Amino acid sequence: MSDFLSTHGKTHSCGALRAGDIGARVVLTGWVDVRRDHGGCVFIDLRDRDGVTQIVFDPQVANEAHKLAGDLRTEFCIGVIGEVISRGDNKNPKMATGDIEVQVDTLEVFSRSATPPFPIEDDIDTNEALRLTYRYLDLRRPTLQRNLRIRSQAAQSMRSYLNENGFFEVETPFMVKYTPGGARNFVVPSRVHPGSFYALAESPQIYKQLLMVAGYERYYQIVRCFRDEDPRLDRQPEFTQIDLEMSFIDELQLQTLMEGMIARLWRDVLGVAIETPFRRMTYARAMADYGVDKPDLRLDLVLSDVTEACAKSGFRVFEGVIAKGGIVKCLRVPRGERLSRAKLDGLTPFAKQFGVMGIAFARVKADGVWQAPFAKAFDDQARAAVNRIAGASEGDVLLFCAEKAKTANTCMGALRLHIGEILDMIRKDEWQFMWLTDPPLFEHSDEEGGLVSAHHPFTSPRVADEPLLEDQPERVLARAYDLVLNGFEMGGGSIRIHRSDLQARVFNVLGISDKEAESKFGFLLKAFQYGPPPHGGIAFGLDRLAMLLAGAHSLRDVIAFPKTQKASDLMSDAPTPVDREQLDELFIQVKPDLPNKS
RNA sequence: GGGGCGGUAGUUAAGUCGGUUAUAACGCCGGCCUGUCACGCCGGAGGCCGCGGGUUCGAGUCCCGUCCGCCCCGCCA
Repeated sequence: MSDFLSTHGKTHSCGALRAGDIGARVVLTGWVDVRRDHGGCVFIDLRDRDGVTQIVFDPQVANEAHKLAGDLRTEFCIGVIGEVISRGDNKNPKMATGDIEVQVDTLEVFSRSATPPFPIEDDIDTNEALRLTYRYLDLRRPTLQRNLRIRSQAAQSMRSYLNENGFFEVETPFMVKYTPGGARNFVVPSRVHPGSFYALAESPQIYKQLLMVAGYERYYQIVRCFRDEDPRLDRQPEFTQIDLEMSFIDELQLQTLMEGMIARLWRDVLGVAIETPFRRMTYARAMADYGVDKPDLRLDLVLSDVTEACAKSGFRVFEGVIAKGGIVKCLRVPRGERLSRAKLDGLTPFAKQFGVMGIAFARVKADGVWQAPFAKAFDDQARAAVNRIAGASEGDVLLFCAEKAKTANTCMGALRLHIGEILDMIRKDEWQFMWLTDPPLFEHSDEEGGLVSAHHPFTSPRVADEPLLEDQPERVLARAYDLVLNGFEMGGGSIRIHRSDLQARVFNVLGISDKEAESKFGFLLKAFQYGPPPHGGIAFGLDRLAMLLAGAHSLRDVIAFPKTQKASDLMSDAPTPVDREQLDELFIQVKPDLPNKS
């Protein structure tokens, strides 16, 4: 290899050259995207992270370079020197650089490439597993390069905003004390302390609160968090948060500041003006109208609870569910003729994945009469009541789900989106931000039987609800809030408890004894004996923000090296067993009856 | 832990009721071609049908198991 790069520095990116550059002598570097060899001229589309430029090898201009160019293949990494010339009558309006081409006289092949296992182009329908195995090739695709650029811009935008608003960035430990409860932790064995483990932080929660105690007042961190739960389309075992905490604020002040950050983010990255303040919606309202705590407001369909109206409807299926404490949820779909019988029948398999028996449906005819398999069994007055609650009128289709409240809400919330999708009712061009407020402080746990924190045990109850803590804890609402965008939870946070008497009462409700509290969070409680300020915070999912900003459909499309749904890395093959010697050093024994890993 | 879908050439897919030599497109290799940009033309190579068992005279196809990927439920304080 010659000293090509030392002699000739790269002058332009492959997306830069325009008609105004004609006549310039340029040096380009990049990868061979496409080769078109005409026997005479050889055309190469040269690609780098900024775009594609056509370069041409003309034997009459540079015979040596032309001969070399005949051996070029897809994904060879090359550098070229040549003159920018006009394409004359052969302009390509589809390319940003389509007015010009570079007539090459010197070609340097930096490295050859094996034939890639899949084409490096957008909109290819390639097996996800193959793409992840060759992630570095997948990352060459323009869309992924654009996505990661957006992600970088997003982080930059938020950093700037927070810096300008008096926050400063502090790093907190990844290797932290193991505290069971909440998300499963990844654990890290300690060699120095055999038999003991660190946990990888699921969030910097406790540390950022300690920074408030320490008087730092406004902290932020763009930080990796780890949770050993099953990944999803919008969930990865390691993910990145914009984590922040503030002292001497209330929820409105914090939310207002965050709205500024988000509006700035959308302006910086997309050039889009976002209206503030954002809409507020209580948790109770969201669950009632949308069945989820992250409603997608780009879709106008709403659910209604028709349990009471159905309780004495004469329809045994509904009555039976209600008698067992279940609810009946109804979705009204206007212009129901769009839902053919075939489409309606298709809803049942969709619904079954949520563990429901099925979806009942009724077409609303003149005078509110129903056309439905169960119409005869349904009391007239009950039907009128359902129609009124759901706001039904002639031409609508009503969809019903009778189940336990949680199941019915999950199913109908998803069904609402599904209907919106198949009837193309979701306004895809909108950014529907909202704050979800006033969630319950506690929820029932099936596993532990009693109450657990809905958020985390340091979340403050609403002041007005404090008297209910001991007697009606399930009615206590939290000073917590989620930022929701287009049906995704973008972030969540709360005002924290800073009074130890209140903290003790919350632990008491949770059934956490003094001893247990001491062993789990003793260092935080001790810190709170030394003048903790009132404080609160929030954390945003950078991956999810980037996903929506980029218009990507999966978190994997905005993470450079993501993991699969089984949390493995197909490229490196992690996780893998480790050497016997290392395990011995850690005093760890692997159970002999592990399922085989091929 | 559970449900659904998928795995056939390098890639994306087709493969009927179980039946002869497993198709196609793109890619790849060779040749030709003075302006292409989805270049074109001619020729060629390429297969453990995910893996293991079973049924059968015969399995890509049917059955059981298993691995991997995707989507979802549970889970995600």
